[in-house]
Amino acid sequence: MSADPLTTDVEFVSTRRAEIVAIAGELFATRGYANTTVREIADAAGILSGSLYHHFDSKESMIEALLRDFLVRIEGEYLSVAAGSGDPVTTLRALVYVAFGALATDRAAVAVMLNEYNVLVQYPRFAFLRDAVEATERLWVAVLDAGMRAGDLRQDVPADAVYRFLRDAIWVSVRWYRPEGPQRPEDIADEYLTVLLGGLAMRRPTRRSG
Amino acid sequence: MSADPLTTDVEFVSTRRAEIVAIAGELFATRGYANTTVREIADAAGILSGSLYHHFDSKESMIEALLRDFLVRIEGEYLSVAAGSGDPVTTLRALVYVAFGALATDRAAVAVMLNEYNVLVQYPRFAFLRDAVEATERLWVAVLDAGMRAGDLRQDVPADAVYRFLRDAIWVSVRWYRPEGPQRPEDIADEYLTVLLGGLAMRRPTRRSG
DNA sequence: GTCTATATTGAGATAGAC
DNA sequence: GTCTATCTCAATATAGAC
Repeated sequence: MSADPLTTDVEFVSTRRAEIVAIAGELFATRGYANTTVREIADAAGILSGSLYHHFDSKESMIEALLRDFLVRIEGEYLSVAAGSGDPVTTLRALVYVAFGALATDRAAVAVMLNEYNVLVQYPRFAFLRDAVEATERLWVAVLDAGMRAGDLRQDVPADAVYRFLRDAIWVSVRWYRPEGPQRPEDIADEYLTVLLGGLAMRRPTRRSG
Repeated sequence: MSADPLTTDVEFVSTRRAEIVAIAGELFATRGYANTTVREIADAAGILSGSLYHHFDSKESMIEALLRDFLVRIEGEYLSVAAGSGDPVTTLRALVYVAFGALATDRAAVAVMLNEYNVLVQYPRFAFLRDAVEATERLWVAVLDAGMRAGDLRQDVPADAVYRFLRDAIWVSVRWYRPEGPQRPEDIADEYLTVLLGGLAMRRPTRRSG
């Protein structure tokens, strides 16, 4: 209520909101969005269900806040990596690190994105999900294309096909990744990059009938 | 009701049931299980919602039938491939073909398995899902292990880590695979095997700080 | 910012006629 | 095997007091 902009409590207000988003996100991630009730969210937050509507006008607004915030942040990370001056393979490695890193920092949002994307994107309200996914795809595919043109990456599989395979393998790992486990996200990224870049075969794979 | 086993109409009875399972499966795959109402299923089947309960005692029974049937069939395919006498790499290639082949023959079941597994497996009724997933993992990992011991596959990444990466990349492709598109499942399998076995890099990947 | 109390809707499921 | 009719419950959301 102060007229002094330096003392506005916008951040403080949004803290409680952010807490609730995080709590709801955990529930959405484990039980699924449709199976999570606003009462469960309120219970987990230590308040009653009606009180949630002081912070959000609907359950949809909670998942929207969760995903918008996550997508803005990871898009920023991708952009800053892509703006770096490394060669394409170095940039690709850095992108993979960022993606696996999100497993630790944004586990719930990644899981929700993975599990609910296909359903949510059918509604106009969540069209921003498709925009974010397509922008990210363009960025990664450009890096893969650059690597192919430079002769660093194989050219006999289309860049967008490669991208889909690696994107899927990375994001779905949120299903089995355990933050308390022995492997850090970087360890998983290293294992994945080893297989992705070096290939699984020790010799050129045998093609059928010459 | 005939006493003659040759004239039992078990198959005929189950035809209508199987039709409804397929219809429900399509809806579960596109809208999500929790978001699909029994009224929508009945509409799509051309009957009223109450009539569904002549065939199933609950909505859960429908998704259970869908997944049990699918898992039994694909497990059978995996087993017959693994029982073959090929070398490990040939067997691995065949397994990948079977998995991608399910995209065409069992698209809905694959999508439902992918989207609902984590939630369903939390209920005792759906413990069979975990059993099936674990049995499949053992089978694939055994093939990968055999390939590593034979010196055909790289040994510096654990077989179970490799398995998770490739399983995820294969199944999640159900999200973007379009049966009416130009690519057959075998084409996608070939692209994936090329990258998986041969690797994306044209030279040995540079390790940081030599 | 939270609570009490409740409106309202839509879901899964049932019983019995045809 | 399907329809008519309806039960029952749980879910999202609201209104106003504190």
